[in-house]
Amino acid sequence: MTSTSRPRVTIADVAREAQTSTASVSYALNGRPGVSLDTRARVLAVAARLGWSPASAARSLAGAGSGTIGLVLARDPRDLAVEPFYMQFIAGVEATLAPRSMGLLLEVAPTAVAEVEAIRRWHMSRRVDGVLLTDVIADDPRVELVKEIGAPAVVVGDPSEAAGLTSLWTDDAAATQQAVEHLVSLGHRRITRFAAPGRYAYTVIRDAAFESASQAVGIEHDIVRTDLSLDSGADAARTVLSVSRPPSGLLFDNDVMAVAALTAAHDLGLSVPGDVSIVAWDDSLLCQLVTPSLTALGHDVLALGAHAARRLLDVIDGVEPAAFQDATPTLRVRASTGPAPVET
Amino acid sequence: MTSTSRPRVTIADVAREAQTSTASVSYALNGRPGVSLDTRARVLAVAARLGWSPASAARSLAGAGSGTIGLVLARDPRDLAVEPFYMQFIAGVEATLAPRSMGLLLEVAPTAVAEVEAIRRWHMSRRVDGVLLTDVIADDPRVELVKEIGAPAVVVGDPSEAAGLTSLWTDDAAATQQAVEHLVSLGHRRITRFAAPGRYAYTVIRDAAFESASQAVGIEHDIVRTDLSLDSGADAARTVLSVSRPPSGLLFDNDVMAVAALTAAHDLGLSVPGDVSIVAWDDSLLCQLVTPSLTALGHDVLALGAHAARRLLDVIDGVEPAAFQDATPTLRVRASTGPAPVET
DNA sequence: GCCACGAACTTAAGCGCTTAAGCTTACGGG
DNA sequence: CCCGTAAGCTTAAGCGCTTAAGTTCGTGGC
Repeated sequence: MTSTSRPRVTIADVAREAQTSTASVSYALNGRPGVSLDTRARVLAVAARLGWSPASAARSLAGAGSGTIGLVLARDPRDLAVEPFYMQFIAGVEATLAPRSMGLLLEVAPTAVAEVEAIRRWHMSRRVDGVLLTDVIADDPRVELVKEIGAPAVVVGDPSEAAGLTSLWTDDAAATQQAVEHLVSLGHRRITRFAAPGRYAYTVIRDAAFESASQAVGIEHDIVRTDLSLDSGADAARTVLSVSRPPSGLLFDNDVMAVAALTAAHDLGLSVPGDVSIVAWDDSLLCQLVTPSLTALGHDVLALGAHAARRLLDVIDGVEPAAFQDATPTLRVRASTGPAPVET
Repeated sequence: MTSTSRPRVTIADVAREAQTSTASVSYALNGRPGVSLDTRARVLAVAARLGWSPASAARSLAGAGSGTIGLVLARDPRDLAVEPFYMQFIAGVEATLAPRSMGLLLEVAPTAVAEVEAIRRWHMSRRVDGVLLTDVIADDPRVELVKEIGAPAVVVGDPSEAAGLTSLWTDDAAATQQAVEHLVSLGHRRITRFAAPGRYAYTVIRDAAFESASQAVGIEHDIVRTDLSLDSGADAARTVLSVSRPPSGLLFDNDVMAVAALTAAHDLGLSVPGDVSIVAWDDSLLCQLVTPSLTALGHDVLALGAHAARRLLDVIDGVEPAAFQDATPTLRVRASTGPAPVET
């Protein structure tokens, strides 16, 4: 007994029931002037009674926006499960969107080409009013695309990569400095940074901040390149810790590698933080649950997402592009960092 | 020098350039008969050259679907970061959708009411062609809504809660039995299950399977109710392990609680798996990274999402409702389970 | 050589909104 | 008492597609 498709209720139905024209219904619903209080109330009551929502297709065809913003996740699907970042970010974006009855259109694009295509298609077919760009790389093709086609966009990343688009950045340099100073204050004189691939804008920024913070206090420092994966972190940590005079402070560009290093240190018979101290970027539940718990640089990703969405809505409304700064990540000190071992 | 909004290219532009009518362009684009090979090729070439994508609003107004399916995540935003499930599931859904150029509309609804409203609004305004329902509970209001308004939907959960809608289920009973048998084969004779709230359909199913599997082999067994949170798991584990003759096998309904139990056991001076063996549901990176790594019941969530989306597209295409079974979770044995301690 | 037929193509009628423009009506100032 | 004005409301013209219905034309059967 499938309930056969009930008749669609349209603006005309509401107009008829409320004894007025469709134009008045439209004006009333959108809170525009030109309708008496009486009529407005009557329209809203009828609309509620009939459970009418304007067909978004008709609305956007007629000139209103689509009421949707787009987000493309350019990561391998398998990696997404590992990264709590996106889910948090999405939740934040939604927190801004939901009260305005706007929607979030998602696409998981396996390749950069697919990602650019998705954005182009979305914009050309007017499915979205604007897009959010994360994980921006140097000379990002997406940035060029949105500039070319004139799609409203917000770059979540450093302004240097945003090519004049509105951007939202966090001060990774300051955060990096914090982490270095934390280790130095514990007496560490030899530290190594395990960095993300150089194509990410933030890598370059963190690298530079790491260099200058280390030089400022005159300690030995080194940077090892990784690909952020578990294995890459474990391998790099093992290599670095196996030399004759290994560093006593390790700084990782994400949480997964830091956890891998924990295991690597354990396997090499080194104690954390007795022999080696470990700091992670991207604080997460993982950092809290491992033993010892990890000292980490973290920030409120939920707030970041909400902030990014707000800026995008501004851009859609025609606000001029600008660079905005979000809160600086803070160091959450836990059990994985401690006084440097005494030099033998 | 903002490039002023370039002229929108429409089907009429393509028709003019290709020296044909808009109808032919439409037929050509949608691969319908009634167009010669020659014309079809010409149209597609022009469309490509002009970079034209049909306006989705116009298309869906004219009767085609919206080319979008909806997914509402009914969890507290803070919890979402903890649950790798959703991100994986979404990635799987996308794997099905992307090749068909379909979109995924997301909403994070903090409350059940907001969730039902979101679905109703989506369907009424025809923003989505169908919806995916996860985390289904007994007498779920969403299931009732979807039946009432006749929205195409797929329930990811047990058919018993799907009220005749198409559903996609995994055999949690068989998986539970596997876990119990694994512990029994290691000599455990007293096991406790730390269960999710009873409102979830799967809880009831797992409870029953746990009971019958335990009774079948005649071992002592007990079920403790939790709320799946870290704290709730830690508290429950502490309580259960503090009695005079504690169970030697613990089975948790998610990974987070199992990790919490690891810490609780450690704090009580119990070794894992020497004194107590631990098994988790929801295998994740977390299970692999903690020490000792956790034996867990896991399944391919990416595949589940892809499967669910496929079924939903079928339902949208008018295929009759049915219950489909996805792969049964498998037990991934790691370091947290071992031979039962010798009874003193 | 004529006609019926089907393939290829075009015309035009919506789909359900928004909004500019036109129309009423009531009202107050000159 | 007349008219300009403005508030309230309606009419109707799109927005860019899809598709039923109509038109044209080449082809083959008789």
